[in-house]
Amino acid sequence: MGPKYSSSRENYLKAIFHLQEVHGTVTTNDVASEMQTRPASVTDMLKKLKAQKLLLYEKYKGFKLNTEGRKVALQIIRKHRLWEYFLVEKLRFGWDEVHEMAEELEHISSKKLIDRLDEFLGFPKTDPHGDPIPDSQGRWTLTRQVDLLNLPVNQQAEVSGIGDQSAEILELLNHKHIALGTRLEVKKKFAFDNSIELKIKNQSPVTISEHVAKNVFVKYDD
Amino acid sequence: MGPKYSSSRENYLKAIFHLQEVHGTVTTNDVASEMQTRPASVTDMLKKLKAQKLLLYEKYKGFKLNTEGRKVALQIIRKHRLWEYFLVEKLRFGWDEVHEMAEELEHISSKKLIDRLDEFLGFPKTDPHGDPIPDSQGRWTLTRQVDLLNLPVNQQAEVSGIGDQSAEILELLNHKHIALGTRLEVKKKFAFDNSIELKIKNQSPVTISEHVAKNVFVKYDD
DNA sequence: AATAAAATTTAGACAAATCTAAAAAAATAT
DNA sequence: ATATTTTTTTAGATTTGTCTAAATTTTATT
Ligand SMILES: [Mn+2]
Ligand SMILES: [Mn+2]
Ligand SMILES: [Mn+2]
Ligand SMILES: [Mn+2]
Repeated sequence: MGPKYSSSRENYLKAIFHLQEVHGTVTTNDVASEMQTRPASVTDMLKKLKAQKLLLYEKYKGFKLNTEGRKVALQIIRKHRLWEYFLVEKLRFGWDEVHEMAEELEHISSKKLIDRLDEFLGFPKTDPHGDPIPDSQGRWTLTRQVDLLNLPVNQQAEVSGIGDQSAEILELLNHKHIALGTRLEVKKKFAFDNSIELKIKNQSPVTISEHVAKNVFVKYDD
Repeated sequence: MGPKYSSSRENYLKAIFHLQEVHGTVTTNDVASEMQTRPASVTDMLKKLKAQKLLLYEKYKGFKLNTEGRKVALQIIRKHRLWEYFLVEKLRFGWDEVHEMAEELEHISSKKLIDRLDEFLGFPKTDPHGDPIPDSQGRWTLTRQVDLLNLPVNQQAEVSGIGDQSAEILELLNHKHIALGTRLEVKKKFAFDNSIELKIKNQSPVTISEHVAKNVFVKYDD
């Protein structure tokens, strides 16, 4: 048994899925620029995806995935993110160098393989970029993990991980009463040095440097 | 950067490599039957591989890979076998269920990825079927494998690979306590039906048919 | 050596995915 | 409401990999 859909079709499904998350409906030009291809090529593919009953599409109106299309897209996203997690956590790649490799690995067809990989990795909830990983049934927890530099101001969040595990950073965090599970929010970001002012309930505000902020990961529901 | 060669070209290179290991040169029909395709398709591909300077080929004479072609083929074989090792050792698949998945994974292009995987796996020397894994430079340990029909009588040897990987032969070998790594020697060869009597240390002698003997490969120092 | 059989290649077709250039439709500006 | 611009689709080509059927070359047999 080969793959059900070609890599190309899978890439289109994924791109359309991401675009329709933002606006409800998607346009030909959106997809063309997202995928670095030509509008005419997108139209060609739209017809094929519609014929395969993955897409709601009427020409000149916009389009979006139907239930089946979303289901397929979510499985590809699941594969992409699990492979990224594998590359970072097991093969020690940097989070900034795994995307291209995952772009290929996401097209490996075996569902059993990806479920075993998920298990091997300990069922991670988010990929190395903090994006949620859908589970085997295509459901996902709407919790995003980001470092403190990328946490929106005034967004309540919970500390879920520390990047650098050195004694030095742990001493510093301990002193500022920041630990796993601590609930906090960012009150201010200073452009001058990218330092950040935090508020923890029942405490006076504390300031941390960019270097520290980059190493504190938090999760929040959106 | 995408892959240098298409999956299809890579599959041809691999098939030609394996076939030329046996006879020095390869024929169109050999490749067609090995790859379950048509002789005409093979000829089409031969022209492309020749144009890409991976193949020594003159029409109606046979053909074989040149140095560059062998180099590329070895890298694909390396990937195939490392992924098989990963699937068995890390994801706990059976050795009889990994081939199809590796057939896809071998086309993932990143060399850095496969070298990191190699390291992660502890630089294994053989895949789950006992076949050698070429190293990063495409070298492999030259363990000359012979099948049991060709193992000299009274020569101690170690089981290093199984040719046919059907569930049926594996069941039979399992019952006779023959597995990868088993040390054994041939005590007698019967000319009547080419059956063979084997001795495994601390066990009573066992007899296997010609058909089985042809599919059990061993290595030995001479 | 001539003929038959087998292997290999060529010719011509097709599907998938892409492109350019032109046409058609929709959106925007006057 | 018209005219202009932008977006989208169509028409026709190209590349890659595959196929069937026919032609050609090689090999084996009489
Ligand atoms: Mn992809
Ligand atoms: Mn990611
Ligand atoms: Mn393959
Ligand atoms: Mn193998």
